[in-house]
Amino acid sequence: MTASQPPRRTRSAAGGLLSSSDVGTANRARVLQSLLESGPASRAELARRVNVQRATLSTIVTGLLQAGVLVEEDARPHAGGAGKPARPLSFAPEALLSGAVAVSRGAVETAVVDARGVLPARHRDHLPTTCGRAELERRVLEAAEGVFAAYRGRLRGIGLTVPALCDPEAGVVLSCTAVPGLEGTALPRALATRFDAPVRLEQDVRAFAIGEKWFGQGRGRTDFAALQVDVGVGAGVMLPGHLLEGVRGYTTQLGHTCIDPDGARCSCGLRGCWETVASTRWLRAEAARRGVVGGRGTSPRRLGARAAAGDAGARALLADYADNLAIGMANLVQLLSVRFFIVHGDVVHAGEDFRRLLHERVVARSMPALADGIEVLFSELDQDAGLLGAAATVLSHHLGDTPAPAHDHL
Amino acid sequence: MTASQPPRRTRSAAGGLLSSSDVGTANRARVLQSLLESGPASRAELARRVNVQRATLSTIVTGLLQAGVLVEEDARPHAGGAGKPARPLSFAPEALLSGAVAVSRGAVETAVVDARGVLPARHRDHLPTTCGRAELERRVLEAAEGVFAAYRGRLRGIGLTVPALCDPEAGVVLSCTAVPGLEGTALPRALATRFDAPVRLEQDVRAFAIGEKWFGQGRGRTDFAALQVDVGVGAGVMLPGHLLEGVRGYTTQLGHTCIDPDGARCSCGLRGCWETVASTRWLRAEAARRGVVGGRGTSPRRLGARAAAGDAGARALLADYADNLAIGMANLVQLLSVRFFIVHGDVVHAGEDFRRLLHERVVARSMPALADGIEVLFSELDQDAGLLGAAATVLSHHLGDTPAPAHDHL
DNA sequence: CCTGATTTGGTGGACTCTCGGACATATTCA
DNA sequence: TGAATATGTCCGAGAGTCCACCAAATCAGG
Repeated sequence: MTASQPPRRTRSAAGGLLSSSDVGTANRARVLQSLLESGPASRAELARRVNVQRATLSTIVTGLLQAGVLVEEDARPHAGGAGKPARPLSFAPEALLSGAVAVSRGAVETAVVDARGVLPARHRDHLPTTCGRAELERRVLEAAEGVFAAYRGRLRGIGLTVPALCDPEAGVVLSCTAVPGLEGTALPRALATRFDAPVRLEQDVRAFAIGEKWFGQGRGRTDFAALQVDVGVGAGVMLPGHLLEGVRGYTTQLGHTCIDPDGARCSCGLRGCWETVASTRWLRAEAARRGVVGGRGTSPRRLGARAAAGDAGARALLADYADNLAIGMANLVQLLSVRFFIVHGDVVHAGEDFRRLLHERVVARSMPALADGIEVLFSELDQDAGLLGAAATVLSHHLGDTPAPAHDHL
Repeated sequence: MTASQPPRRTRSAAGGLLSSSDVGTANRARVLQSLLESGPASRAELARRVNVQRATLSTIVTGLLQAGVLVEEDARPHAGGAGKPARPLSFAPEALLSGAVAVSRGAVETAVVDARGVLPARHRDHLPTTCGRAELERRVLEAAEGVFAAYRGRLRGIGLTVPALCDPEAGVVLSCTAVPGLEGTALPRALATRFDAPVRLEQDVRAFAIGEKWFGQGRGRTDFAALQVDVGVGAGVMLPGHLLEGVRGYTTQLGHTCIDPDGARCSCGLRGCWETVASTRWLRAEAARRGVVGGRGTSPRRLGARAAAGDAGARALLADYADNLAIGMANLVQLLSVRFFIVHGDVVHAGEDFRRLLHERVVARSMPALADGIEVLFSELDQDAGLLGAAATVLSHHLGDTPAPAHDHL
């Protein structure tokens, strides 16, 4: 590898055979992955982690150093035993920059994110839900302009996340009840041309999952589900080596799986969707029906506080809600043996007691052979979940999730 | 590549980085895959299919010819246009032999299968469901001995399929209500040592899916679900590039996802599992309750016949049953955008009218954005589904499903 | 203060692949 | 008979990893 960084071809993108040069990019990605997941390490340490010769790793690393992606820190004060002191490698500041655009009900957030999860620039704009398509696109592009302008040409890609059923390969939003203006939007293409960077469209819940994997509690973990529990419900499921995806890469719609054939009608047109009993809308409607706490104007936070204070009505309502949530979560256990859940959304404000309750109900609704070791956590990414997720989507696409070839020798 | 077939190393199995030689095995596998999926083809045709230089493909093919896996047919009578006539390549008879052992409720089937889906040897034995573990293993090994003895040393692997929740990586049967003697069985190891071949343990429904992909109606299709509808229900879902699998490769248990929180108790201990209303047990019990046709002794075939003859009771019962089945199937549509279903099991005897009914109900229960183009087929593999599936499991593991590296250049 | 054990990082040659272009071959069409 | 077209092969270049050494830095012990 010369110092002049020859423009690397990307044959594999065409879907053809693997070639020797693809091996290079795949392995470079593996190294960066390890660095992301398990933190800085010396060359020798990295070589052990990814199970490769030190020599090989050395050549990979020198390439990345020259490219300015990694930096070499000073030798550390020597850990234990003898030997030449290791020189840890870590990501350079502002390495692997990616743009993040997270559209949600009522707001657009925009940011630039680097490989360490640092956000050197960010912004948040209000977005009226009644916005038409053209108006919405104008606002989003304007917001992006403000944040991305200073980084033009340095973004490896832009992650655009939306609360919708979409086809990430084609970059098409198929159906979106939360922000109607998004349906059929041309934003992916518009962002790509405006900032000359590849754009990855992704569903919000799936982005949460990817974000948790690189920057949150999913770090170093191969499999877990990220749940969004708010006015809608959904899940992004991370399995060993990849994100769960449907045909053509379609995003999953756990919220609209049927859990009660005679249930209430859902906004999607079907009957008995999990969302009808698991969203915070149900919680509010039910509070009103039962005459609990704030009625329709209540919130998970208020209910949690009242339950903690001993309010029997609030406590009963939350117990029922936990059970409702547990139905869909347990279905993931049965279907995919997922045992680790990271919950996002308004519901995390219901408090620790609710988390324990939820955990208990999920265990109770899971097959005995799979119920051991189930964990339910509330996300700690908080405000940044959406943006980090959007950025991680880009990162994940660059780095791939190395597909361990399962072939035997032939 | 010399004629002496040097023993190829299998580094990638260790989980390390990819190396150039891994590229070789992956590409060889790709070629064989294309041959399996799309039938015989000339070198040039293959090169176009897998998107590679003719020269490269030539070297790959000569290796496979020398190894006796492929054979070169005579030049075909010339299709269209000018040019040197192509010489099609196809699998040699008895190429890529694998052993198949399918244990089901009441029977063990054993066979040897080649790459074309031909079964040069097969056998079927009765297997009492009350069998203890030791007795069961003895019977299965004996059956295998009879069929595999003549092929010792020529089997690339043995596929063992069971109606159970299992961990294919570890080769462990975790939970099995249909054939209790299987739980915790040592059969995988026993078969491996006895016949000196790697053994792949797999859940029956997932094997159905793989079998359909290589040898049945799933041929050339990237995504579909194979359903088993019998005294139990389940599904194996094939997605682009891989079979749906849970954490650690655990098999999926669609039959035990909850579709009615207040439903009947299931054999697994939970409540409202899909299986409680979708298995033919429900059909029989409900027939008895309603006093339809043969009551508890009825069958899908008899019900279908009576419905076709105009029996209103049979017709109503089948309609309800179709709707019950549709709930779980539509959940797969919502969750994974699966649109193509291949149904196995006793229910296929209910007839064409029932198939149409089922299709209609699945469409009705699917999200509008995903309901287009849904198809429901009855499997045509029939008697061979189990054995071909078991064999295809081995094949699939050898050939992998080439993981198209999604990385961009780095 | 020197020596050996130990660990880190670098170098050069061998090996395994695919790629790209040039070349021989076989068949059809004018 | 000759041009056009398509198939199959040969050979050198390029990319990457592996392996076996070698140099550098640190620590323990005499």
